[in-house]
Amino acid sequence: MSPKEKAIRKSEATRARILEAALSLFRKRGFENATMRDIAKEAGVALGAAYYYFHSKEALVMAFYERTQIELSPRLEEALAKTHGLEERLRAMLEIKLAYFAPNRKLMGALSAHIDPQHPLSPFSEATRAIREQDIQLFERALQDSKTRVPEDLRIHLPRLLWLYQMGLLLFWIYDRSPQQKRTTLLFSKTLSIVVKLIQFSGFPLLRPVRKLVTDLLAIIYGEGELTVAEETL
Amino acid sequence: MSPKEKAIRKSEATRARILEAALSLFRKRGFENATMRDIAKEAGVALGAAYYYFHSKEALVMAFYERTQIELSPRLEEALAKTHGLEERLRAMLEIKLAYFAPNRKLMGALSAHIDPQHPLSPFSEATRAIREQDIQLFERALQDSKTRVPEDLRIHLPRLLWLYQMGLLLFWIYDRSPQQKRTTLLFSKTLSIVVKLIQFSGFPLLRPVRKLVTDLLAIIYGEGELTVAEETL
DNA sequence: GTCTATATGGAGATAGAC
DNA sequence: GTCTATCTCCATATAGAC
Repeated sequence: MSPKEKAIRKSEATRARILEAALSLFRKRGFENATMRDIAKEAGVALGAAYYYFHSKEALVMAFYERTQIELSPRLEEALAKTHGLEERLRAMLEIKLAYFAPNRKLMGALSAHIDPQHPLSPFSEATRAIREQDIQLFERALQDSKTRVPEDLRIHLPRLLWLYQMGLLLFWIYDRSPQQKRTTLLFSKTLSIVVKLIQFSGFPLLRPVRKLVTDLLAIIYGEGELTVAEETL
Repeated sequence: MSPKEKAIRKSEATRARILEAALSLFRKRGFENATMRDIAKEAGVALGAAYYYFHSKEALVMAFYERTQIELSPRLEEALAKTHGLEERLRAMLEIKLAYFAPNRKLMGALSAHIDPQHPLSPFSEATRAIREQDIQLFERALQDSKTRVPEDLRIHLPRLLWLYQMGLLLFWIYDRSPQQKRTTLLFSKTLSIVVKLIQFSGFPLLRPVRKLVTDLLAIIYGEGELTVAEETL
């Protein structure tokens, strides 16, 4: 190993140590109450060193997001490979995520404070777009290979809708103070079967107006750029 | 006027001036970026004086909440007296609120960061309970005198549901970057008629399972204290 | 009771030596 | 790449004048 490679190794180890210390403290005290000083001390480096690796406290959170994505991806892929029905798949996906996030629930509480799509740390922000899109794609795959038939007009939006459903559940879970977050489990089991049934029945001609409503609402909520004339005069 | 009364008058004026300055700065820069120093300076008092009247920065926000309630109440009462149909009433109520909050949209953006029901400033917190309950009561009144028939099992929950619907719309409005928040207007007009229709049809025997579902979900979400055995083994 | 002036302690961040 | 020393800014506290 060249000296240069050795240096890279060392710096990566330091970086990892700092991130680890930060996450440990975030978990224990939440984001706001963990100071950069504490983090540096916990990692055994000087304050300046922590800032050398992570330009800001927020950067630590972004690193956490990215690591989450990297660690979760293979587990979710595996779950998709092993399961087939839509309901079974969605359940597996959410169970994996909840299990993974469980030790970080306190941290996520601090993060979910950022609902504002303008805020970089928000799950709806531009900065987290890549992560979000990748996550939505997993829902698309969950739909694709499952035998569930979905009408064209709804299919485009469904992955995003399922992602929103997931985010709602996660938000509820974060603030669920019942023992072992039992309430979330209940809410999930009660809603999941309904969500799946709704999707399965969505092709029925009778439900066409409902589909129309959903796609209209999504156009209003997500529609980017200008509003159409028709919408403006509504 | 006795000297004592005069003193009270003066202190109230100072208090009002500080609150006014705070709100003005909150509006301009948002909650986080307005400092107590700025507020004191804007009000023409020393920093200590600001803390004499408001024990903390948060106390200023609570005062804003309370003032909002006091100023909005009569306008909402008046709207209820003038209108009759449920749809008409809900529209009037929300229009009044949106118009009232419009100048404070930026401030509300900073505040809506507090979703955590444990956080005092959260609209779901214990500290804001009185305000929230009063607001929910207005929805109850909107339902009561309107001729809309609502089945027993749903009636208990409906005011709270409508309040949640309102909060959802407000949250969307806060982050709605379309010109004049046109998207919110659209979303409101599109959803309101559906909400009202759903309520009107809720008595149909066919919709009984849907009602059951809604009340079950609310029990999970709002249920306080222990979960029942039935729920735990579900 | 009302208010000014000043102090405290801690935060995020950075410059520049090593 | 890493550290020490230091900066700036803030919410909040307090002592004591009026």
